[in-house]
Amino acid sequence: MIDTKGKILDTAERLIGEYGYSATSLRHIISEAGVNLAAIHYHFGSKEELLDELIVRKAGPVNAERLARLDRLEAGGESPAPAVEKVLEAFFLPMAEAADRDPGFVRLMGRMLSEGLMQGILEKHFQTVTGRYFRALRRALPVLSDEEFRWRLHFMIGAMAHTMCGQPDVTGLGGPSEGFHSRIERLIGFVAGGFHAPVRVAPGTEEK
Amino acid sequence: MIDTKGKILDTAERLIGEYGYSATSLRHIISEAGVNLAAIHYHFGSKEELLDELIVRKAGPVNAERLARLDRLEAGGESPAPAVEKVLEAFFLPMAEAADRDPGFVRLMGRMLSEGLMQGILEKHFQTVTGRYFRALRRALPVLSDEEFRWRLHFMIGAMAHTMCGQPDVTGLGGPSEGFHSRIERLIGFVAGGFHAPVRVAPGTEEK
DNA sequence: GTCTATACTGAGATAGAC
DNA sequence: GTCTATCTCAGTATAGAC
Repeated sequence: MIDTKGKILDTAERLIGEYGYSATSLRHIISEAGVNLAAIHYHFGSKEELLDELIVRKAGPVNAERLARLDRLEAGGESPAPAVEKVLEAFFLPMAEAADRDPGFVRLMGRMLSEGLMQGILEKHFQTVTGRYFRALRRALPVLSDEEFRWRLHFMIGAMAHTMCGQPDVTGLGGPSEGFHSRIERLIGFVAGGFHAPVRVAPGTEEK
Repeated sequence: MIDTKGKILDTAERLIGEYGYSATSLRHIISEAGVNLAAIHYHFGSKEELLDELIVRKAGPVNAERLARLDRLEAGGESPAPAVEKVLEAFFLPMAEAADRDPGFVRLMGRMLSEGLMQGILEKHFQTVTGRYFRALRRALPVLSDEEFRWRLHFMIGAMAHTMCGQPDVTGLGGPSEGFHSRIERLIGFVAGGFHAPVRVAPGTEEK
């Protein structure tokens, strides 16, 4: 057909978003897309590289928007540094907006994160963004030690990843699911509170 | 040999802790344990049920300690309710203590969480513990709406899962890894700050 | 350059002999 | 309880048709 590569990408995006990466076999993708098995390896090289292209396609615009917002924030030239909340908004809101435009976005990214398949891909495509935001947040929180700050960033990423993965069904209460946007607003509030929390571990008490 | 089942469990625990669940094949386990492939299916039924038994063996004592601590906390009969920080300590510290006693604990549980394989197992074996802690935290935070509270619990679980998975290497700075105990102390502080944070979303503004 | 047909290796699972 | 043989399905590699 005309665009084999495009059909593979679209079908893979839909199926992986629905069933997850591991549960979606290449043979399932090709049968729905109406292409040959080897075409995947011709165009992408491997299943993992196909995933990589999907992620880039989805996350690329979001990361661009994140950098643009941080540019504007830092161009303000505020004397101390942009406040934690402002930096968090610039980081998280582009994700929420992408989710509003494209309902498949959260499904796919959440699947990836929940299956723990993004370690390598994250480092490859997100390090520019995370590096700049890391430094911006660091400047907003000069009182924290390096070690404490790094861990709080780690906690934030964990909360974010889990939030993209699914509903909070731990309790079995269920309830109606709300929009992704307000979910992100809640996350920003929670994370900001975490960053501003008093430190429990005295600098000298650290082990190792 | 004498205890085929035990040898399978020990070997699987070691290999999965080292390489992860997906990357550890049953054939790898049997070759190291010196047993037959079919023995795994005879004793456990499937690879997933083998994992289930490993989790129970590791997490069972931790969950028992969690319930005991919550009992003591609630037996205090404090008029309002145990403070958020106290409840969080009762929940998280048994995990830290288990990690100190058994270095393999965090490795295995972290692997499980990072590979997203614990959804079903979590619900099966953790729901008693999480249910009771859910209610204890809810009593300590009466000002939050149901929806807001549920999401903050969700964020906490995400931060916890990510914390057990590994080091905060997002920044590429590395640095010496510290003990698990102080890592948990940092997590408690962060999460407590998150729970106490002011709510960003006005109750009427929620979507859907 | 693109795509098809087919074969290879390794995974988890299972039936049946001992 | 244990072991052999075998099944199905996965991702991958390659030879060759257009």
